[in-house]
Amino acid sequence: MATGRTHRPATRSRGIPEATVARLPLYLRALTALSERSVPTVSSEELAAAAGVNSAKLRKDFSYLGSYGTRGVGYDVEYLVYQISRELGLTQDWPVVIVGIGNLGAALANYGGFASRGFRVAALIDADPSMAGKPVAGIPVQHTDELEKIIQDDGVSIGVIATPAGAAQQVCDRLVAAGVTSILNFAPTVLNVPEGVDVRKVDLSIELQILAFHEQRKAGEEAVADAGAVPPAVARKQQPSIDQGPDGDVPAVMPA
Amino acid sequence: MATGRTHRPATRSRGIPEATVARLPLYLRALTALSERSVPTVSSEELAAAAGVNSAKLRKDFSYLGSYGTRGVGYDVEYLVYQISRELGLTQDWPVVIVGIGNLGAALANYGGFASRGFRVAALIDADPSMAGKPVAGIPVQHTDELEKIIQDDGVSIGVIATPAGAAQQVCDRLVAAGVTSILNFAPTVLNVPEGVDVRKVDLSIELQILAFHEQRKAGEEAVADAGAVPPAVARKQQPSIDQGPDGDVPAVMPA
DNA sequence: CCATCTTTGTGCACGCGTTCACAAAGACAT
DNA sequence: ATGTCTTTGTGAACGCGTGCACAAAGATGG
Ligand SMILES: NC(=O)c1ccc[n+]([C@@H]2O[C@H](COP(=O)([O-])OP(=O)(O)OC[C@H]3O[C@@H](n4cnc5c(N)ncnc54)[C@H](O)[C@@H]3O)[C@@H](O)[C@H]2O)c1
Ligand SMILES: NC(=O)c1ccc[n+]([C@@H]2O[C@H](COP(=O)([O-])OP(=O)(O)OC[C@H]3O[C@@H](n4cnc5c(N)ncnc54)[C@H](O)[C@@H]3O)[C@@H](O)[C@H]2O)c1
Repeated sequence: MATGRTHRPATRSRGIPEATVARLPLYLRALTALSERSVPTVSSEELAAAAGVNSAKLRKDFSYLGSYGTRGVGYDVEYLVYQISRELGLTQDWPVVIVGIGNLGAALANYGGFASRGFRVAALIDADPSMAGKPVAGIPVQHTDELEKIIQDDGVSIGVIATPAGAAQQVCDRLVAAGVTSILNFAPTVLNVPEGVDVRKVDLSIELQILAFHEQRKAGEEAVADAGAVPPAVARKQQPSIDQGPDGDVPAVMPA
Repeated sequence: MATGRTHRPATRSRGIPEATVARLPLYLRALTALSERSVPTVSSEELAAAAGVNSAKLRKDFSYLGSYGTRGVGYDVEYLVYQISRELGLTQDWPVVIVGIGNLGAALANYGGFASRGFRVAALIDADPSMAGKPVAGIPVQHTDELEKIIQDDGVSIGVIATPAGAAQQVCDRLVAAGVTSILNFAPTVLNVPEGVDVRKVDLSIELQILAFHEQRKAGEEAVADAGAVPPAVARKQQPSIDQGPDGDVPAVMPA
C-alpha cells in the first residue's frame, strides 16, 4: 500500500469503517465497467471476484451503506453505482490544485482518469518563474505567488503536492493556511498538518522497499530449502554482551 | 494509502508483522536524514516524531528485529540504518523493469530516488515501435518483444507496470511467466497473479476518492452544525417498500 | 558501590477488520 | 398459494494492530 491516513485516527466516519471506505472506489470501478457493458444486476460473488476481494467482506461493506441488494438476485448495478458515488462525494465537483509541475506533476496533469470522476484540475502551480504561463495538459502553469488567491477564488479543498521533498512541508503549510483540508502528497516526507486536515501519501520508494522485503524473504526460503542453514530465529533474544549481527551477516557498524 | 497487498494474506513473514514492514522504510528515511547530519544516537521518542508515529509502536516494531537499543540512551543511528537496510533487503541490488513509458513511466524513469536505495532501472519497455531506441532518462526504450529476454538475462524479479489499464493484465502475465515475482502496478486494474507473486498498487484515483469522502463528511458536519437537519442515521435500516435515496437526495436510478 | 534518572522492551487490554456460516428474504416455477 | 432455490445481511469468533503503562536495564554522577 502506498498510503496511510495521518490524522483522524479511527473515528469511524459517520459509521462507515475506514477500511470499507478505501474499498468503495474499487467496487465503483468494477461496477462502472459492468454498467458500460449494460449488465443490469450482479451478485456479491461476481462483483467480489471482479474487485479482488472476499464476497462476505463486500456484502458487509455494502451493509454499512444500507440494504441495497435483493436476496436471490443480487445488486442493481446502476443503483449501486449511484449510491457509492454519492457516499464518496463524487456527485459533486472537486476542484484540485497540483503544486510542483515537474516530471511527476506534469504526468498527473496529463492523467485522463483524473477528470473522469468529479475531479477537475483547477490550477497547476510551480515556483519556477520560467514555467509561468507555459501550458501543461492545456492548462497554463501559474506561479506560487498566486497560490492563495487561486485556492480561495475557486474554493479548492484538495491539493496535490508533487514538489521536491524539501519544499513539501512549506507548500503544505501554505495550502492549509489558504483553506485546503485534504492533501495528496507524492513527496517523500512526513507532513505535519493541524487537526482536521487529511493527508494521504503515495510513495514509490516505500512500495519498492516493501516488495524487496518480500522478495528477499522468498529467496531466503528457497535457500533454506536447499541447505538446512540459517534457522529462522523468530523473536530472537539478545546475547548478554557479545552481539554479532543477528543472522550471521557482518554488520558494518557496531553500536556505541 | 495508495496500496494494498494482494496475495499472501497475513502470513507474518518470518515473524515480522506486515504493518511493521510497511513502516520500516519510513524509519529508514528518518534515520538516513539523521545519519547525514552525523547524529550518533536517537531516542524512540525523537525518531517516532520524525517518522510521524507513536513511540511505543516504533519500539515494538524494532523489537521484532531484535534488541538494538540501549536503555537510557536510545538507538545507534548508523547501526539501525544497517539493520533495517539488511532486513528490507536493500543491501543487495534490485534490477527493476518499467513497462509502459508514457507520461507516468517516463516520470518514474527520471525519478532520482529510485536508484538511491538499491533499486536500479534495468530496462524501459514499451509496445510502441516508434519509441524503440529513444532514450528516456538516459536509458534507451526497448520493445515489448524483448521483455522475456531482458528479464531472464538480468535476473529481474521486480516489475513496474505503467501501461494503460487495458494492457496491464496481459503485461503482468508476461512478466510473471518470464520470472518476475513482485509487481508494482500503477494501472487502475485488479491484477490476477498466481500464488507466490506479490502485487502492490498505486492508485491516484482511489486516493482522491477517499479524500473526497472525508472532505464531504467534513462539509456535512458543518452543515449539520448550522441547521439541525439530516440526522446522522447510522446503520440505517431499509423501509419496507418505499425507498427514496437515504439522505434526502434524489436517486438517479431506482432498483429493479 | 550505590542512588538516581533516562529510556528501552513488552505484557496486557482493547478495538478494528476479516471471515465463516447460516437464518431470513425474496424470486420464480408450478 | 406453496415449495424450492438463490443470495443477501449479519451474528459471532478470531486474529492483528495499537497504545498504555511499567518493570527492567543500563548510563551517569557522587
Ligand atoms: N517522478 C517520479 O516518478 C516520482 C516518484 C515518486 C515520488 N516522486 C516525488 O515527487 C516529487 C516530484 O518529483 P519530480 O520527478 O516531478 O521532480 P521535478 O524536480 O521534476 O519537479 C519538481 C517541481 O517542483 C517545483 N518546485 C520546487 N519547489 C517548489 C515550491 N516551493 N513550490 C512550487 N513548486 C516547486 C520545481 O520547479 C519543479 O518543477 C519529488 O518529491 C519526488 O521525490 C517522484
Ligand atoms: N499519468 C498519471 O499521473 C497517472 C496517474 C495514475 C495512474 N496512471 C495510470 O498509469 C498508466 C499510464 O499512464 P500514462 O499517463 O503514462 O499513460 P500514457 O498513455 O501516457 O502511457 C502509456 C504507455 O504504455 C504503452 N503501452 C501500451 N500498451 C502497452 C503494452 N501492452 N506493453 C507495453 N507498453 C504499452 C504506450 O505505448 C504508452 O507509451 C495508466 O494506466 C494510467 O491510468 C497514470
